[in-house]
Amino acid sequence: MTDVPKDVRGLDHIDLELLSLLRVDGRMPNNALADRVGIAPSTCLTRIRRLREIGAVRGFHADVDPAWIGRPIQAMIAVRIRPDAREAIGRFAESLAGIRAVRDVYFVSGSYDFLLHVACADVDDLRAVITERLSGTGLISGTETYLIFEHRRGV
Amino acid sequence: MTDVPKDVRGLDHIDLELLSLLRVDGRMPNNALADRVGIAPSTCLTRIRRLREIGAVRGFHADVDPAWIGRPIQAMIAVRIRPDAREAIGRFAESLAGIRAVRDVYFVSGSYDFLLHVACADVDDLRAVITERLSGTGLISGTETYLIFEHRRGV
DNA sequence: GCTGAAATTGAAGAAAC
DNA sequence: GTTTCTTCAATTTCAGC
Repeated sequence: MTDVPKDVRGLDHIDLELLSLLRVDGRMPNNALADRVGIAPSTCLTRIRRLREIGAVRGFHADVDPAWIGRPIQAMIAVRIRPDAREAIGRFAESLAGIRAVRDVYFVSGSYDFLLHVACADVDDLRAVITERLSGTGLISGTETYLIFEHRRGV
Repeated sequence: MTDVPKDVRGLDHIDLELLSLLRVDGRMPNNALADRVGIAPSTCLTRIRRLREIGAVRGFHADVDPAWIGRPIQAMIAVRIRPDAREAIGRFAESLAGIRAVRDVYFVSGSYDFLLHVACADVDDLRAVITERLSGTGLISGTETYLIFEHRRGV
């Protein structure tokens, strides 16, 4: 049920293996990658380029511990938009990505409209984000804040 | 309020710049990095190695679109542990990371105990995760599922 | 600590199979 | 798609500052 599929949207099992390897180590050298999946380095190179072009790989990022960049307080903030402010949702959503504390924006359906993963310098900073940047806009009908103790990546 | 601090836990502004650059592009070559922050490539190398050793950089990962690996259905599942099962929380948490659908586990405080970011093949798969892997354990007193329409990374 | 030069290694493209 | 070859760029080490 939760296994890796054999073939997806034109990607063969080698592509899927490459994606899996790069998800674990985004800096694995092309040579090593080619070796691991059993193809030639040049072929591996063109495959990875293709994976980037089609959008299967959206980018490569360092996983930086927020605590080390002065943002030890993390939270997930569930945000509900006022029913009469739905048309402003687009611009508002854009503005969210501009808040430095925001690490992820999830557009969801459920009892809230957005989930924001934020990393803040301290509790005052977190409160400022919620009261000034969210509630302060007048577009929000409710928020719920989950303080994050720990965040683990999956396999 | 949400600005980058000048100095944090022994990291100077150059370290913070490096972290910022690598967060955006985890594959930026060492030469380019050194150039951008105004230090020699060899110095840059030792700094980045140190950033990894101290844990400021936890790793480098490709950002793979779940839809391309056969998991187009994403959700955030809020999970509440039964009060009388708190001591089993550790082993349960470990088992979560082993579920292939799970991309992130957030340990939180609030009206739930965990938030799970999952990516599933289809709605049946999602239901299986919730009913079999979560509720089915008998450790859970409640879940709430937010279907994710879109996920954007912050700056 | 940082630098600059030297050596090693990897990336990327071309040609032929 | 693979292999080999070739060129160029990046990584890494190290003596010296």
